[in-house]
Amino acid sequence: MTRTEENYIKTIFHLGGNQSQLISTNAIAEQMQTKPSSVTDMAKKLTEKNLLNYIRYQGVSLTDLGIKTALSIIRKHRLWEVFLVKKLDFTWDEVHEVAEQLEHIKSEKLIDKIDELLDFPKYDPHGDPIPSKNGDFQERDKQLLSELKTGNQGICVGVKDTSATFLKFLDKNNIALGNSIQVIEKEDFDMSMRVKVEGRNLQLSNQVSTNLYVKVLESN
Amino acid sequence: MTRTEENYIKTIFHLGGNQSQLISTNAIAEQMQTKPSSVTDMAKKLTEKNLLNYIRYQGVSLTDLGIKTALSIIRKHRLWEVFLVKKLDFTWDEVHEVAEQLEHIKSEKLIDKIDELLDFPKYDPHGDPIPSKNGDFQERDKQLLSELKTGNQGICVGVKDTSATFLKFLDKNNIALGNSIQVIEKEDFDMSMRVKVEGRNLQLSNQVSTNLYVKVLESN
DNA sequence: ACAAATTTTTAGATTTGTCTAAATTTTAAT
DNA sequence: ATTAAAATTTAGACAAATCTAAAAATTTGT
Ligand SMILES: [Mn+2]
Ligand SMILES: [Mn+2]
Ligand SMILES: [Mn+2]
Ligand SMILES: [Mn+2]
Repeated sequence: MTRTEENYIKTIFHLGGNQSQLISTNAIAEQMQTKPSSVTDMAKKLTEKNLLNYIRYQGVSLTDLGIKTALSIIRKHRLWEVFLVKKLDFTWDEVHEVAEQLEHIKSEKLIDKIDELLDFPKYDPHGDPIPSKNGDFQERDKQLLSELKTGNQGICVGVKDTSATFLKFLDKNNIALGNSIQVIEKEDFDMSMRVKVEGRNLQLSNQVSTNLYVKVLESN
Repeated sequence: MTRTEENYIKTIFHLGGNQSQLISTNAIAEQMQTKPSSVTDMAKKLTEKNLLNYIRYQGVSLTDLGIKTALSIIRKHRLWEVFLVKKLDFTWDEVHEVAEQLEHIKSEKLIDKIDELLDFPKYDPHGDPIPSKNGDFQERDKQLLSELKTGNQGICVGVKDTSATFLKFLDKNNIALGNSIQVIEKEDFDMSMRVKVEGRNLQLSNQVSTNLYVKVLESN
């Protein structure tokens, strides 16, 4: 598999192509910063290789082999992200770009050894689950902060927006994964909320609360 | 720079293109498992990019920029090899293939952090020197074992042949870099020699002694 | 139901790196 | 100094991945 092919497979997976749901060439083209006509060409090629199901004018979905392939690439990506943060002191906003390259290194032994070195982590620095060697993984029980009711308490467990700007914003406000968070008050006017993060009071906009995942603690 | 361009530059360096000596397109083609006509095309392109000096029908040499580029790639290659051996328990015959891929990862921060994690190693697992961040490196004072006189004593410091078969042969005979070695007797007939490695007696063929580098200990 | 808007595909061209076969230049041999 | 052999370059073609512009199919609005 070429690097380009791998990137197509990964993108289709992230767009939901595993749920046997059809993904449009337009959606793929937008995500990959390319043109729909290029996607059509690649769709045919990957169908030929039994990685995609492709119905003309309808879209594509991943075959079982395609899903397996996607999970393998995602596993590598997320393990490398953990490695960069835990072993090389990268910050969580720096790792994605480098992991985009490292995920294409072809060596089963390499990634298994990295996994072992990291003591088989379950989640990457952004809270996303890491597929195991055989491809299974459990999505964490989580909700967007914006969905919590006043008074609810939880733990920050992930981010939806993984852009460097958002991650740096969280850093600046001392919000990190693992932190406790409680909703003090919700403002109807702009959907902002006042919260307590590890005891500190903060006012968070709707744009923040709709991009931060929380695991709610059952309060009684 | 593309991965292919980087591989050309690296190959030309290894063929001696730094000594302002001209390297033939044939030699490059053989080394890279490609055709001389392909090399000619690439030579023109890399000359355009100011990485090579190219004289038609004569050959190519590296410019200063080309040498700088080559050293940067070699630095990455060798650091990754050390990483694989020291941190992930790869054997020295397994690392080259993976390092061929890892050397093309583009991130200055990544390789500098790997360097730091390894505590700034001076040599790779095969005894080859690792260029520093600014490109300078000292070739070690070494000789081929075959050049030693009877009675001479030394330390194994490197290999000329880095093929997996040779490296595994050395493993099987418990010869490792850092081991002491003394020439007991040289056989005129087939140029083989009897040696003592860390106290053990071994008979080594000429093919072995012409591929093992030794640092001679001044014996008085 | 049918025209208009949108989406998707096809056709043909481009870039990168490669190849084969033919032409050119250099080197070696007499 | 010619000629033969070897090395090197040129010309033309090809596969991969991409693009633009035009054609075809689908979806939407009334
Ligand atoms: Mn990422
Ligand atoms: Mn991530
Ligand atoms: Mn190597
Ligand atoms: Mn090496």
